[in-house]
Amino acid sequence: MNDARAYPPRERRVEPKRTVDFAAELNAAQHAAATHRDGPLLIVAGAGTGKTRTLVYRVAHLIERGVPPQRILLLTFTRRAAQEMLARAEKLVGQTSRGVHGGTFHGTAHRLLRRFGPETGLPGDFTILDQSDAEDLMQLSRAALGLGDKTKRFPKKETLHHVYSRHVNTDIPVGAILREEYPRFIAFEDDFARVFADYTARKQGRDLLDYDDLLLYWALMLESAPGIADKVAGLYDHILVDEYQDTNVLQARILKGMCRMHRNITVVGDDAQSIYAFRGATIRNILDFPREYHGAATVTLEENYRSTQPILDATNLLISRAEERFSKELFTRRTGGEKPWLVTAQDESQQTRFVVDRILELHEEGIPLREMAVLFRAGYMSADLEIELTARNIPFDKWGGLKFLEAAHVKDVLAFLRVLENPRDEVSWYRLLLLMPGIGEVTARNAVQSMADLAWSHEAFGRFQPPPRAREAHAALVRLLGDLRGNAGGDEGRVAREITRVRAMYDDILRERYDRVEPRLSDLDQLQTIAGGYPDRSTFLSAIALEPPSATSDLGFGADAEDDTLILSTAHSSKGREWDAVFVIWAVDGYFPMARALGSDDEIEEERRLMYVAMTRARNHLAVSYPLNAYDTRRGADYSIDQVSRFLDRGVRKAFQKVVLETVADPSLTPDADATAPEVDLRALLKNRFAPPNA
DNA sequence: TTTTGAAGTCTCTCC
DNA sequence: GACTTCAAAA
Repeated sequence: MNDARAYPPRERRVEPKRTVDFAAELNAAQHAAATHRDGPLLIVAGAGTGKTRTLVYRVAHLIERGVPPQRILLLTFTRRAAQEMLARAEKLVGQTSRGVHGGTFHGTAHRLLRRFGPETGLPGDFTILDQSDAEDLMQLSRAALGLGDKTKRFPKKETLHHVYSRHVNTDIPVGAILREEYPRFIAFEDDFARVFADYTARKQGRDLLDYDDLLLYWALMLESAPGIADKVAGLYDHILVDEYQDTNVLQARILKGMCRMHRNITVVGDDAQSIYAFRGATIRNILDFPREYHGAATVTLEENYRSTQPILDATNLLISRAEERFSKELFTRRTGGEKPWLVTAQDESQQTRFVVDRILELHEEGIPLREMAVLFRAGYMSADLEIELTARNIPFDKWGGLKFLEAAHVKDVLAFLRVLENPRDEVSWYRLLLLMPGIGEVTARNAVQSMADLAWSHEAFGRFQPPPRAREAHAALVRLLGDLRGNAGGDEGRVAREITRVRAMYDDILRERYDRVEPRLSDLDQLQTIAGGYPDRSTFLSAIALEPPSATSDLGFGADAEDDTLILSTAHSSKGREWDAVFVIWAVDGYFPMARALGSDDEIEEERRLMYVAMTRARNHLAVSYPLNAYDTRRGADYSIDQVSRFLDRGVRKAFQKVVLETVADPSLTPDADATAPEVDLRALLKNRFAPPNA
């Protein structure tokens, strides 16, 4: 309690929770970081060293010091991380911490742009384009410029968008990106520029913002409008940034602008866990932090509280192979624990059976399912496992992957809501027009053009003269949109009711288009359930773009923390979390690292760090498994399958205990030795069944 | 001009 | 194995 006196007397609080004894509850390094006064602070925190804890205590300490919670901004990588930290802070200092602003960069940008946008020439009611919307719009630009005619091989919309996004997020000139990543398109550099110009103009003319715009406009607001910049930057006295190793140049610019008045910036990161270079993140942000912010204090957290020593030995060894990194050796005071397992399975189904059996075994030993996780490189790699878990009635949540919102039918329904919200939303107009029977590309283009000519007024679509074959569909759509527009009011459940109206039309279209409609209809039911939780359409549409439901439990079916569910997750989505038992499956070269990421040393290094992230999630039990015979349906596989991941080299493998799953001969597959003459000809029976009627 | 059928093209990570 | 793109038919 002595240390408590070192701090100024606390403000009177409405609900004092308890006295936080910072010195007793944190180790020396954590304590130094949490109680750091003002000015820039860099916390280099290895995996499992209490990074989140330190950040939470720092927030608590700031509040105890008298910093008003609403003047603290906590930027995290996922919505989940923000919620978790704020919940933990609340336990420390009580409800006051609810005033802290926490969220992702994009979510925060969105909030600020809605508020300050009108003062900077942005429309107040812009629509957010997700990645595939942005790609679709890029396609419209490409077509409008007449590029991509069959004659020459012009980059696809995905490529165009990737280059654009990379350029915006990294400040690397387009030409340099092309030379680096797409040498075959260097000749098109000028065309890239033209497409990007049209794309930008098109977004602006239609009140559309893509993900990159959210960050870009935030940065520009701070850099080129002193008046607004003062207002925006003046909102916060302290800024804390989690996972700083995964921020990019644009985000660094934003932070610089946000704290230029007070320089009260705390960043936490681990260079060994940098796994978002594909999104423009650069390790340079964390490496250059001390230079960028003169006088920055640096605190390094090296004591690991998470994993047993044998697990730590294995992960330390794994990351020691990395080319370039801050040297830090994690240690723990935890004793005991067994070596992690390296499991060789004969094939995928054996791997699956092993994982499920072992999970049940550990569950028998008293580990709840929610304290176990299965991690993999990419979403689709858990397909077999999901089937088995379902068959065996083991509840699970799957994290990562955006499949639900990316599904065409979900986007279709959202398109209806989006044109209601923003009649200029060209991307959504195309999407829904093309759904209508009798309307194809040409008619859709004409319709959009005629709406643009009428300045996108609400009646514009009604006035459009469709060709005869599209008349019926056009009339139905006009009626539907008119109905929905007339049904004003912001009452609870309104969005869900709108979806009901839309589905009255759309479900039939769905039935026409797909053979298997049930799963798709149930996706739409889920969408409706989610919509029910939002007060109005605009909030719903923004939220769904910025905070996609990341697990089935997010979909509103009451899967609380109470429920005991196993977690399946991509390695990326597992970042920042920990479990008692962790299974890393598909540790096969070509899968982890993925074949696609073998192009450059940098990419391979990122894959290595990703595996490091996955393995360091484990507290007490870690099993890494790889199937020997992965039969590969993909053509032209130029990588060796059925090889253990290159990251698990001889030396690293020494830190594991090997478990080889044997193939057990199945007696039922051996012909019965007693068999004599056939008793019945089964083939003839079957053949007769399909004999032509008059044969 | 729209629709339909068939060949062809990739497969990731996420706000 | 799912989705896009291309070519021919309605």
